[in-house]
Amino acid sequence: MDYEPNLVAVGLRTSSTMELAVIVPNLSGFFYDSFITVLEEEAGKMGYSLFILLSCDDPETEIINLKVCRQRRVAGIFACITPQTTDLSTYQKLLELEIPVLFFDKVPPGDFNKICLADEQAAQLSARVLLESHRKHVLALFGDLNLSISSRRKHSFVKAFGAKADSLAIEVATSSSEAYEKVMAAQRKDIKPDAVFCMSDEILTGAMRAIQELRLKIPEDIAVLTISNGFFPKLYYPEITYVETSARKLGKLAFQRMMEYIGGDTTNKELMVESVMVKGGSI
Amino acid sequence: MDYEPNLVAVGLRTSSTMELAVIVPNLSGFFYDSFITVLEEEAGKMGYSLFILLSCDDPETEIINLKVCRQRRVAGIFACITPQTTDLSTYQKLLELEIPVLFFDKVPPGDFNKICLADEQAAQLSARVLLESHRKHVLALFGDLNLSISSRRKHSFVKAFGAKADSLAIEVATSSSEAYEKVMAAQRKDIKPDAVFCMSDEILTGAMRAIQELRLKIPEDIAVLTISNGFFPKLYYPEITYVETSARKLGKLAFQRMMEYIGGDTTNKELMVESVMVKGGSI
DNA sequence: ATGAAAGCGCTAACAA
DNA sequence: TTGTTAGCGCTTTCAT
Repeated sequence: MDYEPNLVAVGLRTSSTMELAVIVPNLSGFFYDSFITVLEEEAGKMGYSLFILLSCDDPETEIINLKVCRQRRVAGIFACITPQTTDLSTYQKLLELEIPVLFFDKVPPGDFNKICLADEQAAQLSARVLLESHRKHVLALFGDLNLSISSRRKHSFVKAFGAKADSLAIEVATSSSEAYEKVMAAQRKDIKPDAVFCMSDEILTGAMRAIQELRLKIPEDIAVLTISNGFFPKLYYPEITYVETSARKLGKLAFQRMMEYIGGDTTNKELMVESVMVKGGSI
Repeated sequence: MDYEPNLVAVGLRTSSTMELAVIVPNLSGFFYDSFITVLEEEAGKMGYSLFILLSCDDPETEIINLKVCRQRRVAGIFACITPQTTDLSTYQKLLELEIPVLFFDKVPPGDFNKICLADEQAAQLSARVLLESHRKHVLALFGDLNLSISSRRKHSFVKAFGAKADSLAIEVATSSSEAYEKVMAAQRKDIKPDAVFCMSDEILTGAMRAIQELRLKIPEDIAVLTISNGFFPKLYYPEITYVETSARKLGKLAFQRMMEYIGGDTTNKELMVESVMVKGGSI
């Protein structure tokens, strides 16, 4: 016939819904879309379906999303916390109810299961690439230093420059347009940078708008290096050299860890995704 | 206490899961991500949760996704069909089972509920903008003409050019890199285009890579106009003028229609989202 | 081996 | 009003 099992009934009976939830701040192109794509692909193969919940970087929405997860008795939660998340009691509660929570990308301090990008290593690798290019005046742009991702990257980056740190001008840009402004401002100074380092795609897009507007030649007038998921660097000519922080790898690892956890290994682990350099023509 | 209702049990009892599914080809195009973002926001407000299913433009995956929807007894499906989808019987079956199916963006022919972008109007508006710019040689790039979206846009575009169609060079580019090639090729010819029209973001990114490589000045050497959701045009300097096909508006309308349908209005309607021109500095 | 029955947590219908 | 009960569609246990 054309009978199809009712998974709602199965879920009730077996108290296993085969549904996973992912909480992300947004979907808009920089990173989480890739992460979720992998999750959905892997989940589908294993018979799981994926709920998507947006926090919009708002802790209240985050709490509401967690409530939904609980009411729906999801089999597991992939959570990226908001920058303002300090109260982890809702997450604790979920864990007590034996709903697996796997933090990824933006993770809280403390003893939890976490899957992160190797920020220190990515920043260090970036610094090394810049040092080897022998540029004299490097403008380095970092995001909001209140975010641990930014401060960690900056710290490792500066440290890796070591004695050559005097060739470095550090600036903070919390948005694409701020990055644009910083690059424009730097070009109005006496000593103009001959290299710019962007710690994220968002910053890269702003910096590149300025570079296009100033009609600077890459890499002759200015070298460009960024940390990226890999999409934006390919939009420009020449393609921008980047240190890859792969959302896909992060997703693969997160899903794998979730399966392990559901399979019984509920110890807390902190996993990292290492970065590699992808050569373009910008440095 | 801290009792939370079990929505799985509720779903079984009331045969209303309060779960919606959305089937999209991908998340990484700066279009479906916006669409889904709106859907999730609206769904959350109404107590619905959203499953995300990726078809990867593969009809077989599409069928599997529909099976999942059926087994999970979802309350409704937002579906963007693949270019190769011809067999609609699975969708028909779902409708017979009284699971609402709302087609959006890429929709099949026939009597269904559909929410579309006003392709004809967008193409017409684009043509008008180009005509008013009085450019002599317009290179117009369209996607795969097997897709109705491409053929409809092309047809309306050419029609709107009317007698001035001799100033038009039409090319097809089925990918970003093909668009790049077409622009490079056009510049090697005797008569070089002084304007380029891109029917989508994907084509724009390819065309812009060529323009950057050739170091053409926008709009002096070459004018640029695109049809877009609005993200990519802002990456360049000057910002690219575009005819907006808004994924957010599409999402809002789709969700609203879904609620109407679930509320009892199951007649088949075909709704359109009109486009507006957003002025950048590229034409 | 095959079949009957209990029950997952809820809601809706009915009885008191 | 409040309380009881049947049953949504399955899985699992227990009896045949």
